[in-house]
Amino acid sequence: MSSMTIGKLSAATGVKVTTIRYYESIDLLEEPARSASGQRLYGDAAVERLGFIRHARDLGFPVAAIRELISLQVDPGRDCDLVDQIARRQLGEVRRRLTQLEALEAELKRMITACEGGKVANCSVLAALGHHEQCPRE
Amino acid sequence: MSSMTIGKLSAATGVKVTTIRYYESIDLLEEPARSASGQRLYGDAAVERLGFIRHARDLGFPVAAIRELISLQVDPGRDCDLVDQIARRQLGEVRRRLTQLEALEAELKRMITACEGGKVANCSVLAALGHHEQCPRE
DNA sequence: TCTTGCCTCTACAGTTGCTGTAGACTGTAG
DNA sequence: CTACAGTCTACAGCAACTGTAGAGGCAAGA
Repeated sequence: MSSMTIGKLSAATGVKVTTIRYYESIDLLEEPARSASGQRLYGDAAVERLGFIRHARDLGFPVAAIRELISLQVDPGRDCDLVDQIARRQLGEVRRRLTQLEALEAELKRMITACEGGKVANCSVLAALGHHEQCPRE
Repeated sequence: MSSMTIGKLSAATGVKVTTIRYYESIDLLEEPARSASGQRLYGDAAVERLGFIRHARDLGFPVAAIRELISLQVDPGRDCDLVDQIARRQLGEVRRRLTQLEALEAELKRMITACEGGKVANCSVLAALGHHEQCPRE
């Protein structure tokens, strides 16, 4: 199967058809060959490339970073310091978001356990949202 | 003190001027009074309301949920089951993102420790991104 | 062969939650 | 009086897609 339509590529990689065309439009994927009737035809290299992109996106790398990584891949003689840097930057970003989310989880949990039914008038969730400076435990 | 311009409100709540106007445009904030020359004038209630919105946004509540919460606040006689529901939904969402991020952190860490300098040609980060099927993920 | 029904094409609008810009007016301190 | 910061409206742009319309393509069944 050295040549497949966009639908097959989509099935092979788990990336939606529209998203594949979008990636092409932002030059993340290069323009594929076309059939006589104008349909896109992809080879195995496209599966590789798109799988790479998808994995990186799943890891939260922004498209700009992926573009950088691809350009590094194209030139394999260079040191991989830059690759390392990009990955570390991404790890930092992930950790930052983790810390933030953990705080949110704690506060939401506290808010919910404090809300034991009753009327909106004295709902602790709304109270907590209103008064950020303290935690109204009452 | 009971009347302030948009800049003061911004300073008082930490929400940017443009964002305040945006909230007004999507009917999250009601239209304020205006001075003779057309400048927005806010009272203390606006500080409260905007503080509430800001805190909820910080907690990751989508605007739609905040709109719901506000409409509940306006009608304090109702049961707070719905408030509770919204908060629980949000907690679920936060936990889902937490789990995902933890997996990402683990994989990035693994990728980075495996990368010990050298050339791009054998960089383990790029390899890890390329060979997605071998990555213990999700 | 015709028809059915999914696949693909292009082009463009919509999504979420803002941010930035242009060009004009207003309010205030020195 | 003159700077200069603040405010006004209206619209464009950002990320990273998703969805839509309307047209044409392709393989299999009746």
